[in-house]
Amino acid sequence: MSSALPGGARPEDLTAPAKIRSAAIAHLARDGFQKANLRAIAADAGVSAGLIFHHFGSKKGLLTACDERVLGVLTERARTAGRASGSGLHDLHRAYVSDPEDYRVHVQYMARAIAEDTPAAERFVATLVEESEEIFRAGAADGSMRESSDPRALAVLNVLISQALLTMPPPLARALGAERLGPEVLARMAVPALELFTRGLYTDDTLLEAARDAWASARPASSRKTED
Amino acid sequence: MSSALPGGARPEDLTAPAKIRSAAIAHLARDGFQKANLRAIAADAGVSAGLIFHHFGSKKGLLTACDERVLGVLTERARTAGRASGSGLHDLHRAYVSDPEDYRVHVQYMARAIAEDTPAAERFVATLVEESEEIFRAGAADGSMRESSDPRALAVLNVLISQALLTMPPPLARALGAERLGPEVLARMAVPALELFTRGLYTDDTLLEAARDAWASARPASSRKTED
DNA sequence: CCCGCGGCTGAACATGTGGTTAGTGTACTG
DNA sequence: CAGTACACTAACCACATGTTCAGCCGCGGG
Repeated sequence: MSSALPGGARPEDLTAPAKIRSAAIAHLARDGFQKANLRAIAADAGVSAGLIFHHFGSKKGLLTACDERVLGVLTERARTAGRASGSGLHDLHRAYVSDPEDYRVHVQYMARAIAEDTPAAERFVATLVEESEEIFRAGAADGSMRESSDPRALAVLNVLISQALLTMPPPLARALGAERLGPEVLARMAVPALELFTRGLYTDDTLLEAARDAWASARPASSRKTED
Repeated sequence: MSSALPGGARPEDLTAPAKIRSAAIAHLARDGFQKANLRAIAADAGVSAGLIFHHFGSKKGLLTACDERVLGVLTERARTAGRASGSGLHDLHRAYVSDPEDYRVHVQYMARAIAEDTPAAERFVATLVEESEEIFRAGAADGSMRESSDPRALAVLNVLISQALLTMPPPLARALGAERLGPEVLARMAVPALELFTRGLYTDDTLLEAARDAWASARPASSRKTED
């Protein structure tokens, strides 16, 4: 519940805007922007609904404040413990499993923001894709990863997969016998995911070649650059 | 052209319930269940809002009817042109790119249903996961795919990735220079995806081993505390 | 020609939600 | 101590949306 409390502060110690923002981030992460209910957020924060407007002006204003907050926390976290370990995928997993509730909420929030095309979504994906692409280029350079014909698209794919895994909808989690997504499900899913990422799945190139042909012929002539 | 019209019928020829259902499927695929607006659906179908209740009883009833319809169409389509080609991933891609608008709407609908945990979502994922797992087992048996340590989890991963690709949110599509998801974006994404699926990405096993250890130590019995 | 019946409409109703505002208490300031 | 400023609340409003309902319209049967 308490998201991103600085120091050892408990919710009662925070200022009202901070309490509202924390509660709002939790609600937005769980329900998305449109379904989120301002009165429920206010109740969770222990204040009245009117106070939200007193401090944030509107629901949109609150959303923007939360966007800013989550973006800041996430990029901060990425900067400190960030790219030391290698892949963004693996990174996200480990952080998700090991970190406190906090991180889960923020990642969920980010996924919601991207799914609903929030103003901050652009910056979220820009950061994520940029960082992924950088990692892939570096990995290819130092030999720890295979060269990709389209690092940018690979980066987008990586972000997509990471996000999908971290926000796995309950029906899919139930297909694994769990009630919903949790550390256990994620740990289990990480195995085939990493198997895929280290050994691949197909033993021949036919599908890959088909995809390359499809892309080559589907691509408009204007955007042609150096081919793979 | 429009969604699931039998024969060459145009919308004006359909019965009112069918028109409503078609319009509803389109709206539900685009907006999800909770955001979908009955008056807008009615307007699109060229009828009054009241008629929806006359025929379907409630919004939920309409949802159920749409679920049934989409499930039927999708399984039908899967049965006819289904598993002949190989991978569910590749399959979905090709169908998406080649098929008329129709298919896109139905896939989007399914993704929405799963994301929102609709009653029909269970059956959707059951079908998809079952089919994927079957394909992977068969592929491993005939040597066209590598053996997986957890075919079930791999199947779930495959469904997850396919769904994520087919419902890529606009911000991620924009990271590739496109306005939103379309055949071109999908064709481009298919290349690194298939590269990943045939060659893998990492050149060593360290991350894979780490994931295996994590999973092995994270699954003692059934319900264990999430912290370790 | 009238009757009735079922598809269908349009307006009304109920509820929930974003947004506003008047007023209250409180803490700081002169 | 008086006053002011500000955080805060409760009641209220406007509006969207699911839902209901009384009735209209067109058509087939007496």
